[in-house]
This record gives sequence, structure tokens and C-alpha cells, in this order.
Amino acid sequence: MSSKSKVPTIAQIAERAGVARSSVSRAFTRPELLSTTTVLRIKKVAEELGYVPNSSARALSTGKTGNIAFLVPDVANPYFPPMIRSAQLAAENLDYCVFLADFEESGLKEEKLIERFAGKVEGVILISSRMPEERLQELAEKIPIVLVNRDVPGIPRVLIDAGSSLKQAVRLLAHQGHQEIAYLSGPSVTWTNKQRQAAISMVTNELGLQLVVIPTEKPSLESGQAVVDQMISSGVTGAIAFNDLIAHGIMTELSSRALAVPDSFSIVGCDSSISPFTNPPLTSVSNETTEAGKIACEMIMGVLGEMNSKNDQIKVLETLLIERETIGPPCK
Amino acid sequence: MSSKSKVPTIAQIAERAGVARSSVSRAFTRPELLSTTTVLRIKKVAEELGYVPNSSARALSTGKTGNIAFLVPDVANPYFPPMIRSAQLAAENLDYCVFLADFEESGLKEEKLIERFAGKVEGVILISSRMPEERLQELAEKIPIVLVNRDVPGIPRVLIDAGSSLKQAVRLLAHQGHQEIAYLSGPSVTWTNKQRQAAISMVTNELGLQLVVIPTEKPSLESGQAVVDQMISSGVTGAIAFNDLIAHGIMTELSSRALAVPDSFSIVGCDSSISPFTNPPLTSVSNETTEAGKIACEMIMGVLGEMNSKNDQIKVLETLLIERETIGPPCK
DNA sequence: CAATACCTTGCAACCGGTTGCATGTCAACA
DNA sequence: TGTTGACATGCAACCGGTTGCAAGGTATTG
Repeated sequence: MSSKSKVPTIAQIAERAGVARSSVSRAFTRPELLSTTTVLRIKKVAEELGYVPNSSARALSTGKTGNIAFLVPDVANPYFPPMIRSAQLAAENLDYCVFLADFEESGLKEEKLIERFAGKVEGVILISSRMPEERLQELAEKIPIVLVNRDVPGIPRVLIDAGSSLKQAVRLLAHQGHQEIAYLSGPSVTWTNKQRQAAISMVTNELGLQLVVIPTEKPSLESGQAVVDQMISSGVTGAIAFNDLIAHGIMTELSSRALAVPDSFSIVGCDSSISPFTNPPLTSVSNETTEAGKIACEMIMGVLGEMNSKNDQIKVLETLLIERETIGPPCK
Repeated sequence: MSSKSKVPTIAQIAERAGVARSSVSRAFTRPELLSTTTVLRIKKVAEELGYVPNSSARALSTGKTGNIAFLVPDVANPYFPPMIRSAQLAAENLDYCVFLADFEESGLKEEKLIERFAGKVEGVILISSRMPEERLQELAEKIPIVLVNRDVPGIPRVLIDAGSSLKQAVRLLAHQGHQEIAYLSGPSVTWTNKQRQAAISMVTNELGLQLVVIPTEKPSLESGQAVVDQMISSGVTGAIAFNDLIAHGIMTELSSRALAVPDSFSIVGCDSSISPFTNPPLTSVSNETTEAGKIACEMIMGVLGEMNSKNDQIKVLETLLIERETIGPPCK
């Protein structure tokens, strides 16, 4: 039975080292309370026996699991992985492990996942949450929550504000002579979409441009491809997409109809997830998703102990419009 | 103190319902042992008080954490997210939660992560592991491991075999008249790369083609872009890339030099992660990463209880060459 | 009607650490 | 030399569930 010789417990280390169980525990958690020699002896024995502290037991007595959960609407959306990675890295540095889950753009699934994780983590980071505001506030009282790209008062949040960059994009299109442009919108319930759409429509109004809002099914390549017909028949000469994926979907669909970008259409993306690599390279809004993940992670760590009301922190990250090669004068 | 009214424990439920703690426990874990009325009563009280079982406590007494870890070389590589998602879905259905970590293509970091997770999970799924075989075997004795795209005898594994599709791709290039082709290789230590390269070189030998192997730094877009010079000066007329990312990097770089695909160069990718959406659409090998994730997850669940020697399961998934628009006759 | 079996429930030990408090030791200080 | 305090370590309760065993109750059977 090789599995019989499982990992030893503090009791075995204690016996072998001739000390009490509490000393073994302290040797690992509060070594300054013990004499150096004792610590060394205990650690040596532990090393020999291959001791690894049982994290369930530790979690049970301390109440700290050392885990957090990271919930995203869609892992496969290239917007998220860099954020996931940076959050994870930040968590790792603080000796935390991160659960990842995909709530498939569904608020219901999101809520189920939070419940499932509730007992296993010390906090949850929600990316582009789809849950109703009240529900979020209720949950935030039971478990530390940090939001990314969702603005709920009272819950710590980090927001990536693409507004000014998108305004700039509209002006750029106007400057090139476009009179009618489309906004290929993202998930209508999201803060991100509302905020982007509001910024765009503010400037189109200001400049007297006509704005056509075309909803997409999902912020994906396929959805972008699917709305090209509608976009063409709407008579616009340029379009700003909710994200790079949609923009790219449009580009591939246009290309398959032998319509060139930017000669036939001008396109602007958002997020700079894949924009540097499209053909031609897509003009898009770059944003610090990496930074956002890191900050969210640090925020939740900060929030952990406190649980007080000063939790109304906000961090807003600015964006930049990266001009590449998909804006030109209107076709007609 | 709103935080004073934390989650109740079985003790409180028990008191309120007028039963023993053990009955509360059973009401949730083995309700068939109790009378229906008792179960109902307990559940009602639990509901009222908002009881949620403490998973650390449960894990401590049962020895099962209900977690698994999923380790990938690079979350941002679009090859992995679909696999991550499907594995997660499969885990969820079995009431498991999954930790995700990125080992940044490094065997050392991979090992550290495994150690860190060891106490928190019941098993680990390693994608494209970079660790030495012996180390893997040692670890596999301590904790259930399932490998994806790594072939170590004695450890359950699921392999995606792109070999036959790549052979087909070579034949296709040869058929078009290419005499000299390049293989833009991936991480040299990986099973995936070795296997792909072996398949390709087998056929080039067989057909008397000249094969130039060009190593890339990382399986990324940037690395693809970086080797274009080398590729051009090597005199080849077509290339097969380790993955779509490298292939796409090459395409964008060629395009920025006004070299058209497939007119100037023929390119074949692998993995079909982004190939449907490149411009022009990339001929690539499609593989069932989604299926692989699911199977890996099921395998680890199966392995959990057993820990016996019949663990030498292998599942090989076949691939398909998807012909799109990046193969043509050689330029010269 | 007594003996037996089964069903329901409680008791108490246990999982493996953590931690407040008590005890013991020894050196410093008066 | 007696007192005091700092330091090192042990004791035992506790975290919140789970589970083997036993006890009580009811139904079944001869």
C-alpha cells in the first residue's frame, strides 16, 4: 500500500521531533515564538517526512482558505485571458490560489457559481457582471466582491473607461467625412456596452452625425459576421464595434464579399485584443486589461480583512485610441 | 455588526430543529437514512437561516476537497481557452470546482504550482506539460495526474494526434509543386512539437522534399512575425507552422511586406484556433480541444478513487485538415 | 404476546491544524 | 539572593462537519 504512507500530520512530526503539536504548528506559522534551534529541528524532521500542511484543516481553524474566485463571461473571448493571467499572478504573489469559472454571459449562471464558490473562497472577482444591482449588493454583504467593468455603488470596482477614446474615434470618422456611422453594440445589459454606446452617441449628436445602433447576438466573431448585411443595408459608411471580435467578424465577412477595408468601409474596434493582427490592422481602443486584473486582485486582498463601509473604492483606468489602418474616407 | 450574523453551522440548525448535529449532516449528505419529515424539517430550518455547509470542514473530515487544478502553459494562447471551458463544464457537472493556473511555458513554475495545489485539490490536469518524465512519474504517485498532449507511460493521458493531418498537408503542398518547405517549430521540449515535426519530416523524406526546420521563440503571433526573414532567406516556397498563431504572425508580416498569401507563399497552420478568421482564411488542422478537456476531466474523476496501476489509460483524438485558402502553387 | 428485525436518531470520536492560557526556565535586576 | 519579567513550550479547547456504533421505537413474525 504505497498510498498508506500518505502525508504525515503535525502529530507525527511532533512525536518524531519530541515536541508538542502546537510547536510544530508554530514552527511553520509563527517561528518567532520558538527558539531557533527548535524551529530548525522541527523543519528538518518535517522535511524528512515530507510534511505538507493540510490546507483544509488550516482553513477550518483560521477561517481563511487562501483562495479567490475569478468569474468571467466567456473564457474564450481574447479580451479576458490577459486579465485572468495578471490577476492570477498577483494572487500567487500573495500566496493565494484562484478558481476560474465561465458564466457564459448569463447572470443566472453567475449567481449559481458565486454560491458554489462562496464557501471555498475568501472573495470573488466578477468581470463584466450580468447580475442585477440589488442582487450584487445583497451578495456583497455576505462575501467580499470586487467588480471589473461594472459600476455598483458600495462595491469596490475597477472600470476601464473607453469613452474618451471612442469619442476620439467618432471625431476621426467625422473628420474623414463620414456622416452616418453604426455602433455594433455588445451585450445590452453590461456596463461596458452602455458606457461605450453613451460616449459614441454623445459625440454623434454633438457633431450632427447619424448613428445607427445595430445589436449583436454575442461579442464574438460570428456575431460580427452575422450583422454585416444589416450594416450594409443601413447605409452607413463606417462602424465602431463593441469589441475587436465583432470588428474582425465584420472585416472577414466584408472581405469574403470582396469589399475592402477601409476603401469600402471604415471600421473601428475596441479592446485591442486581436486588432494588431488583423489584416489590415484594425484601428482600436487599447486598454489595460492586465492592469485591471492586477488591481482587482489587490483590491480584493485589501477588502478581505475589513468588510467595512469604506469599501466604496473606484479605480478608473484610461484608454488610448490606437490608429492603425481601417479608417479612411467614406466610399460613396 | 452585520458580519456577526455570519453563516450558521450545523449546530445552530440542529438546535433550532431540535435534532442532533449528526442528523443535520445526514439530511444533506445521506437523507435516505432519515425519515422524510425530519429531512424536510431540517432543510426548512437550514433554508430559513441561510445555512451553507462549510467546505473546509467537510473536506477535512472526508478527505475530499471537491477541487481539481488545471494547469496550462499560456492562458492567452487561444488554443487553450476552449479546453479550459469544457473541462470546467465537465467538472461542474460533477460538482467540482477548478483552479486554473498558467505556468508560462516553464517546467519549474509548473512544478511549483503543482506543489502549491497539492493540498487543495484531488487531482491535477496538466496541459502540454514541460516537466521531465521522471518527475512527472514521481508526482503522479503522490497525487492523481492526467496529462493532455504529453505521453508518459503509466500516467493517464489524452493525446491530440495532428500527425496524419499534417502529413496530408505536406502531400498537398507537394502536389501543388512545392519542393522546399519549412516547418516553423513550436516549443522543442513538448510532445506536441516533437510529434508534429516527426510526422512532417517523415513525409518530406518519403516524397524527397527538402524540409527546413525553423525554431520559434514562443508559439505566438510575435514569434511568427519574427522568423519571416529567416523563412524567406531559406528559399522555401511554403511553410507549415506549429500552430495558427505562428502562421498568422507570418501572414501579417508577409502582408506588411506586400507579399500575398498564397500567391507568394503557401502557409498551413495547426489547431484551428483562429484560422477561420484570418485573411485569407488559413488552411489548418482542426482538433477537438473541447473534447480533450472534457475527457481529461472525466479521466481524473475516474482515477480519483482508484489510484491503482491500471491507470495506464490513453485516449487519442484524431484531427482533420481543413483546407481553406492559403495553399497555392509555388511562387518561383 | 414475546421475540426479532428494521428504521430512525443520538452520542461521541475524529479529521489536522490553530491559539489563548498556563507552566516552567533562566537571566537580569535590585 | 529573592523578585520580576521575558522567553520557550505544552495543554487543551476549538474550527464545522462526518461517521461507526449504540439505543430507542415501531413494525413484523411465529
